[in-house]
Amino acid sequence: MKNIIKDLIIKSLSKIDKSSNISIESIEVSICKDKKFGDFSSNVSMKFAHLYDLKPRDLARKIIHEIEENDNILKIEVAGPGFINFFVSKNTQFEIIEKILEDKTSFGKNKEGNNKKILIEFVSANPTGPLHVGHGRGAAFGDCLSNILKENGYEISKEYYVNDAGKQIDILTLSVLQRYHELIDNNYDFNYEDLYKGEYVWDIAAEIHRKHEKNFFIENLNSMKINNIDDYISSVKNILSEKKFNEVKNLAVNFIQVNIKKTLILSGINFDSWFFESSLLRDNNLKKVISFLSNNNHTYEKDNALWFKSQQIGDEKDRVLIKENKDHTYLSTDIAYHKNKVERKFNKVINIWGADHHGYVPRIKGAFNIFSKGESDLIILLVQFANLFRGKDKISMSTRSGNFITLEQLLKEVGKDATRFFYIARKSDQHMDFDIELAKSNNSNNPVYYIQYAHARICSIFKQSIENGMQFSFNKDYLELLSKEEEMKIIKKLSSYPDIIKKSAEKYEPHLLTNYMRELAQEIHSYYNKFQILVDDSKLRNARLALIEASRYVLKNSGRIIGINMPDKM
RNA sequence: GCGCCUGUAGCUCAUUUGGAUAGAGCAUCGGAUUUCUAAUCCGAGGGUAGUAGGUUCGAAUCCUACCAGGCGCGCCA
Repeated sequence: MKNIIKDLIIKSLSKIDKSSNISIESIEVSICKDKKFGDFSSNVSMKFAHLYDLKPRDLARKIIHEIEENDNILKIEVAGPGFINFFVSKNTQFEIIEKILEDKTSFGKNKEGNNKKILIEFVSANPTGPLHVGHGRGAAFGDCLSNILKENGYEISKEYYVNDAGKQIDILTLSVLQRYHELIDNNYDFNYEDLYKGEYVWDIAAEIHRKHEKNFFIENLNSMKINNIDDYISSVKNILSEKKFNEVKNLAVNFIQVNIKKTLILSGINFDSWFFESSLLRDNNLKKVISFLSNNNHTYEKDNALWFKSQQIGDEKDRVLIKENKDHTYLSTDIAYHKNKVERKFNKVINIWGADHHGYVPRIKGAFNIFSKGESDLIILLVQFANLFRGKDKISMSTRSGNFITLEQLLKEVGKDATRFFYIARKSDQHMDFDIELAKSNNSNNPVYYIQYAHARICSIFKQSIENGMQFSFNKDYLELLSKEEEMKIIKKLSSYPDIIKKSAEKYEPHLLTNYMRELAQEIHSYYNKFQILVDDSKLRNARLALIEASRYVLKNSGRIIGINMPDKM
């Protein structure tokens, strides 16, 4: 209907001025929230009045004067500063119910994406410990966004980048070895502060001890002089041998990764691919990328280090790629990773990062553009941290000390549905407070139960209808019996669902969908309380059943996208 | 100090890419179950949109300054 109106406006405009070159994309038509302004409204006359050298209201009048007759439109008015308001016939509005009942679970899908390929990378937490609640928001956001983009006809690949190389992993390995030695001989107690101290480190050490016994034991580790963590790492590597150190490393990383995957599955998230940082270091991959940059004049040498000319591609300053000690920096592998992303020929690449990485955005975007040469877009979406509350009490966390709530604990305590819903119910770039008590509560305070209850209620009515021998049978001719204000409100809400799907994809904002679900649920509850659905008049009854059945599909579909269950019974 | 993000009701947040009278929930107060699930509904109060300017038909939204908060500014990852 929106498109029909846009078309009418364009035609009218070209009648007023044959040379008009206003495109259909620039015509805005929106669904009115207040019914006194009609069903649809457009601001074209205010937007373009200056082009015609007219006052907005005068242009609006002209547009209306020239507009073609259309059976769907009852009347058109000029209002306020120059809005053109369209009043649509009821039968036209009822069409949406028919469409939903036809499309069922595919209602809302569109082909905007045109099967374009998108790589979306998210979570990508270092495998140095279990996922904690801080990772949860990015995880839920990335997964919901993926679902939304799929709904819009994009082909999505979800990827997790595993930082399985580098210093943090060495520190993890060392932490595990430390606990391992303590397990074997409790005289070993070298509490070095940089090491990971979470419970899970004990678990890994215990497993290694169980499987490999004293295979990695170093007799005099206790007496080793420790100046700094780097020396410590290299000494242990030397004594134990690089091979054995790597063996422990692999065992540790693998252990944690299994744990992370488990947590993600509990969150309802499946990744299509896992990309290992270590794969970038094999076969001289990284070297090739760096020589490519050097050959194309993107690097220079200074102070015995190799620098990336990141300033000329939008960064605040230049950055080091190869350190004085010949180690590569984190940035190097990240650039190599993004080169790889470009080579995989996606139409668009999306990264979801914690907001604390925002300073990192220009250099990666810059590097990406060097490789993609404009053939692909990199979009980096930042997700702010969530503060965790238990009622009024803020739960503070420190990661290194191991004193944090894991995502798994949260999922077990709150449940997958509420966890996902709460994480994405706010704009991602907005700080948010996550109240565990609220998410757990099963009363009206909790929007998840509120929405699910609306769905369950509808199911319950259908169950009742069957028990009472009032089986639903759809006949579109009965729909005109829907005349109550509440009914028309719900119809209007249902009509706007496809727009919400489209918009939440365009803006990368899943929270639009959670807001929508809440609003729809509210209208359903109000309607339910005010009117009897299962009335004796079978025509009216079937019309009402059609309305709530359509609502049910929309709830079900949006629930599928958000990743929350819509129960038939509660 | 420099850069990025944010500031909306007592609290948590929306506001359909600049639209019409800024809306929900919680909390507070008052009401509704002989009727399809009260995990629900109906009603009331509550606002100088951080402050001050600017841009235009029109600003919570865009620009500038200031105030307040978060984050980032390593040859760390």
